[in-house]
Amino acid sequence: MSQSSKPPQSAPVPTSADVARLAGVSRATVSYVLNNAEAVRISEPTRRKVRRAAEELGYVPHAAARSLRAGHTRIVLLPTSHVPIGPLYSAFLNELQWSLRRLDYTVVQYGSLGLSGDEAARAWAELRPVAVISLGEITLSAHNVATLKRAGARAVITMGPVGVPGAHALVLDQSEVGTRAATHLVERGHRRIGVVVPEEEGMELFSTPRLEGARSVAGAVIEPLPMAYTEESAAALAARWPSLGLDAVFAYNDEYAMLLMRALLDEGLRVPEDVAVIGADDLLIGRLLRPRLSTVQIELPTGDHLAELVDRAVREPGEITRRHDLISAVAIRREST
Amino acid sequence: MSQSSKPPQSAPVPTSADVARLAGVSRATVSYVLNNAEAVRISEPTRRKVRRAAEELGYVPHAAARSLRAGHTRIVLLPTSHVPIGPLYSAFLNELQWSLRRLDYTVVQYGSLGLSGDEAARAWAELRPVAVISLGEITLSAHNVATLKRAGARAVITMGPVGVPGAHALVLDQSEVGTRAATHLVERGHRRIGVVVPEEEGMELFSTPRLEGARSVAGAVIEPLPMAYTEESAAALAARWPSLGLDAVFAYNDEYAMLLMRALLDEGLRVPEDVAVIGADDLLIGRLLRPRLSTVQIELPTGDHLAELVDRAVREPGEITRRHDLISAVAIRREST
DNA sequence: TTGAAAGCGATACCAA
DNA sequence: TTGGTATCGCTTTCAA
Repeated sequence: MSQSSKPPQSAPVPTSADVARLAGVSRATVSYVLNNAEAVRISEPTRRKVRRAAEELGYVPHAAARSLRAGHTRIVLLPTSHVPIGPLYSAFLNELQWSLRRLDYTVVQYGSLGLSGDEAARAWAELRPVAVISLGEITLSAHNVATLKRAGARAVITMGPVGVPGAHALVLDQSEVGTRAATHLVERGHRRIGVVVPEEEGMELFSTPRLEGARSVAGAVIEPLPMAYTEESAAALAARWPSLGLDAVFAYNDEYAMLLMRALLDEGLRVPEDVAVIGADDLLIGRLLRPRLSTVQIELPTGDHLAELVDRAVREPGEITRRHDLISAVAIRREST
Repeated sequence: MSQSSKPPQSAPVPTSADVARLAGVSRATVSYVLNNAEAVRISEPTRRKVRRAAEELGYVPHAAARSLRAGHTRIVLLPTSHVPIGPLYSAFLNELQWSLRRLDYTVVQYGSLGLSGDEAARAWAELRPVAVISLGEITLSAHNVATLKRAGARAVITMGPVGVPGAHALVLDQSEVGTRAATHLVERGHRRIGVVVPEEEGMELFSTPRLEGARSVAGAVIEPLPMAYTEESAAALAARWPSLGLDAVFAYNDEYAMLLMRALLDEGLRVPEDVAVIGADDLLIGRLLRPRLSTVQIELPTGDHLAELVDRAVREPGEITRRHDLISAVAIRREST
């Protein structure tokens, strides 16, 4: 919301004053009618006049003016992710938005591509959101959280492997995913386990804890395997597979798993006899390949749940900095392990 | 941005007046310094004082106040889609956002799930965006476009099979995709062609023109096939396949194509001998199945291109209601046809 | 039941 | 070079 340049209004935007003039009443009355003010009684004829005038002019209130006057907004800011999001996460986001709107919040997704934590926090703070839900798209520092709080944010919710001081943390511990995957593989007799680490930027926030989670499993020897989401990269990795001496792989998620499994099969390796493959996120497409892909299924919190948490944080003055464990992960065996 | 409730500020948010007080100057001077006003010369010591004070208080300007004063915003409103978006579209959106930010616009994605066209247009108009880019998430009427324009939107860009009066139309003609797919199949000797129509809500905007495009191809007999994005639905469709008497299918996109092809193979049918399968969107996963999936590749406009179009529409008073054909589609043969 | 007017925060004109 | 001040659109207290 910067200004600088000078696009002049072609036709002036109708204001409440215009409505008042047309209806032959005062601006106060217009406000009362249009906001269904309970505290004050307006005669039915007047109400109708005002509504008709507003209709006729196509009047729409100015959100900025309103929130300036009110001293606060009902904006919940949701940073947009920069990477394609799967159906799972997408459904969660939809539910969250829907629930928040039901609670009378305005959900604004703010694209923060290419912004640092500092820049992003400032840009967000300018909008004076009442809450910010940062699901890992940007890494927020304690200082950033402070900036947002100082700008009136009553809840700053972060989701990630580690809580940020001052923020309401939802410890969605991705390491649990890695732990489940590695445990599953170890239980099935595998020891030397590769863990795919996406080379794409911006995925460290998920890939690092998943790797660490796998590392934490006793009895497993973990080998990180950088790989990009391209057929070439997968083929290259598959080509040097025999030299790696691994008997299983946790491939970050189902998409990378499918890519790698395809390349391994094309290389003449047998799955799961020569190498067991497990993904994560339980995508539908994982069931379409043969052998069917084993996976780690993640239970996201319901959007409703998170929305209510936000709402509570907004209205309660007392800080609820409790940590909520909202993830549960479970390995599902299909045919690739 | 509604208000109603009453969350009282715990600590008051610092304003430019606070900065002025701390720096021992007037608010005007603060504004000049912080906005690097060219028209006015401020001494270096004063500048430093002001900057230090702003820093110390953690001052962040209030976007609402600023745009109220300015009489316009630099907000570009981008309705959020309600369905999971593929990597293709996701990359396009990222590029668009990035390009718009480079042009100094604030990109706000607005979730409009469950809102009618009228409700959505009103809600958007309250934010007084300078431009709206509706890529088909919500069907806008001419009246809705008028509402937005009256609220100061200088560009309303719609993308869909048909232009909306008053809006800048980007005729991204999805029917071309259907045409290419059916043509490809006909050229390879198929006549009786099924066209998968997703049962999921909100996809009509794409699925209908794709179906119609296929229908327009001479020499093809088209059979619409409703199907949901589940294994069960695909299996049910595959089970009654022999009774349909079809020798090819255009499966809406690669994801539905993969699902259906898997089910057809499991049913004992041979692809492409018994039935040819073609998808659309050229997703990477389409190459992982065997046989490899033929597809229709779509060229989306670059985000940069669209961003510049928006920028031009915003600064030019004259309406550019030219229609821009921004799609090109081409069939790619792999192994499934 | 309705109206007049103050004030939210930032900017830019006009004076000093 | 800096400061005072009117203004943007809206809500709400206080009076009438």
